[in-house]
Amino acid sequence: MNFTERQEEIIKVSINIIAEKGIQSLTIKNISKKIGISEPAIYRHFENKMDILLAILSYFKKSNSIVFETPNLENTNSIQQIHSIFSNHFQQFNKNHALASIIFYEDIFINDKRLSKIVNSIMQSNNIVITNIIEIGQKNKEIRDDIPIEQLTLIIMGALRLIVKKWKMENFSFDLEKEGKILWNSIKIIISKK
Amino acid sequence: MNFTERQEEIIKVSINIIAEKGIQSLTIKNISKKIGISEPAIYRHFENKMDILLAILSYFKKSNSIVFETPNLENTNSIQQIHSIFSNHFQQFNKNHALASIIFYEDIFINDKRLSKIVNSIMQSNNIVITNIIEIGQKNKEIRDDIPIEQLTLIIMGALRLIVKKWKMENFSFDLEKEGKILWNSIKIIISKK
Amino acid sequence: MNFTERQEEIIKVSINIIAEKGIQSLTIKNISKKIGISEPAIYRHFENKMDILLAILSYFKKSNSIVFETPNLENTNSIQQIHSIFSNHFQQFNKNHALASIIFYEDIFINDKRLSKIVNSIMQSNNIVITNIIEIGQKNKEIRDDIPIEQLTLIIMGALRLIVKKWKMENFSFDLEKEGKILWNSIKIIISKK
Amino acid sequence: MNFTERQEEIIKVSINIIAEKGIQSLTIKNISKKIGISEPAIYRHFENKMDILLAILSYFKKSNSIVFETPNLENTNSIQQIHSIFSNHFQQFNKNHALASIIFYEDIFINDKRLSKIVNSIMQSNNIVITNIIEIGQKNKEIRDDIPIEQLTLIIMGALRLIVKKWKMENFSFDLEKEGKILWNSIKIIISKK
DNA sequence: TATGAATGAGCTTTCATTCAT
DNA sequence: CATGAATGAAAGCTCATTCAT
Repeated sequence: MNFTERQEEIIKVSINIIAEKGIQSLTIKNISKKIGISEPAIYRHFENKMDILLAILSYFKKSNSIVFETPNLENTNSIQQIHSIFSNHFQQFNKNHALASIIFYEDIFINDKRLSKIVNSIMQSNNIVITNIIEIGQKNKEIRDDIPIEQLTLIIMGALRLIVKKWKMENFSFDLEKEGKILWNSIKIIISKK
Repeated sequence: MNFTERQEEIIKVSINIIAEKGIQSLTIKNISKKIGISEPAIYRHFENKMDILLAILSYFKKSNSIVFETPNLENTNSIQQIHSIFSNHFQQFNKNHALASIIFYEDIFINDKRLSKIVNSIMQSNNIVITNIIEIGQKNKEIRDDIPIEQLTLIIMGALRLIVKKWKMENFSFDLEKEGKILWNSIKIIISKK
Repeated sequence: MNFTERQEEIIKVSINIIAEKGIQSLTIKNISKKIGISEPAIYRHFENKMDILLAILSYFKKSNSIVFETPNLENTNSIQQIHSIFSNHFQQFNKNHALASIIFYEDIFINDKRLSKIVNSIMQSNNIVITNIIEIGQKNKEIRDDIPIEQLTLIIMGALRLIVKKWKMENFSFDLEKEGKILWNSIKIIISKK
Repeated sequence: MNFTERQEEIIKVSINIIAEKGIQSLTIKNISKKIGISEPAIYRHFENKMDILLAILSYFKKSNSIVFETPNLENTNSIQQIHSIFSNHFQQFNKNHALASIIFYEDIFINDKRLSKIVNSIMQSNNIVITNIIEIGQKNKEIRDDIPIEQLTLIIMGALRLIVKKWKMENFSFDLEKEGKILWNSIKIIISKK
């Protein structure tokens, strides 16, 4: 899980390629061209293409855990915790547009069972984090309890994902953190207990 | 826009391939193998692969308009109209799992500008439909107006998209129409004016 | 087991390449170059390189059975039968130098278990044919019985193989059928019962 | 001709690789992996791959001369001399299975003229040794003279080679020295003058 | 309307080899 | 004496597409 500098470079370049042109463009040639080395040179750093894809997923996992497992989660209330997840996402994506472009496009990895399994597990663990926060929030009377936990999770994550997708489709032309704040305010109103 | 029988077969088979194995597996060979004809035979029905992709998008457009432009929209109130869009979606997807698998995966068409333009336009027009309904709903005091139209649209569409994605990732193992109804009830509570 | 014209052409060209330059030179490029078609064209006729190698072996098997299972075997005595195997070999090889060059070089196929298994089975079945003839010959008092069957088989086949190898190493410069006859006369003297 | 320890290691490992998986598997990578050093390290000891192959052949030459030029040859009679060549072979091969596997597979070196020339010369010089012994043996009335020298040589060497090949193809599962003795007894009976 | 045969371009990967360290 | 990083060339194979039939 600890990558060398070159390996990280390959991972980042690969994510960029997928973000810009789709996985169909993720070829060893394109990766090596973008880095400025020869194709065989890639194989000094990854045994094969599958290993590059696995490395991308492990990179996702890491960047995902940064967002979902922020250290201050325990000290705050549920609403604040979800807020923190929201704004962490937007901060991360603002720093790394390519990541934003593909992190929710799990279907990129559909053509291999090994890959899609990892993708599924990431998605599920995220779900559990949000679900747990909401559950506590409902018990603490912070979050409305007339709507089931699962539905609230779906609504929150669905909106988060869709705004990121729009941002990408509009070529990152709006300020994600600003628009994200507006979205959060709406979500907060909706989920808060009156 | 009017496809022959063979053309429709090719489109459907193509959607199935993408749904099951990703676009990387959408090759002329795979299409022809699944249909049971030779590769050159495909070229009797579509000039080239791009035309197949365009046909898939036009198929999306059609199936999309069925969902978004149901004739009875005008006679009902805003909440009912959105409900109708919801349940139409789920009905359509239940009939056609492959369609459900890829219709929201706009990134499939990212590697070509012509394709991604069409995808964008479909997405935008859907947005406008929902936005218009909500606007009227707010004016009619059916839909809460403490939350901006755009945010409500985002929340509704985000939840709809995410439940379909989950359904697919869980191999269509739950009853989408039933779960969709539960989701809708939650959405209705959230967006309705008190 | 029934090959098309092109398939047979590929098999023969492949045998030639191996005979002239060794298996290391048996590349799809070399095959296609020698035939005068493009590399991908080869794949219309054989799924992959392994299938070409398997086809070569099946060609060996056929040409082997011509030699070992000549129809007139049953009507003659043991010495005549072995003679017939000898001269059939030399006739075949004279017609097809490339075949002579590689048919006894079982090690060509060493790097794959599937291939080496077939090679082994061919070799064993040949052994059995000779062994059976000798056994009958000993019973009929045609062939000397002071030397065990297995040793006689070894001596006969070893000499046959070695003369073919020499012929090849000397670039087919001597008359195999003539030299073969001389060898046979010596073998006959050696194995015949006094 | 005098190799360093590392060079000898490379030669032996190379012979092992060829014996086990064929020349196609004799790559610098495989050699270095089996020794446990890096690929460039090989080039510290041999200028290039060809030099490794030449070294293998010179190793063959040496092990060949041990067998064919045993010091005691001159003191004994012809039959004993051939016997000595026989049993020396089997002893050597019993010590070194890999050597047994490839020493008679001259075709390994077919793809390069320089190599195949050396192979030819080794083979020829062996032939001459046997031929000379037989010639003397015939003059001394030890060896039968109703069969030409060349044919006797062919029969002796052919049997020797074939039993080694069989031993290898049966995964060294029988006792070569024991079976070799049986074969020798038969050969002795056959070639001895009555 | 369909196919068998073919192809140029491109894919992932491996090869022998080099070079700076 | 050894290695990590690199490379041009070539391996086996697949791609979309064409063409004669």
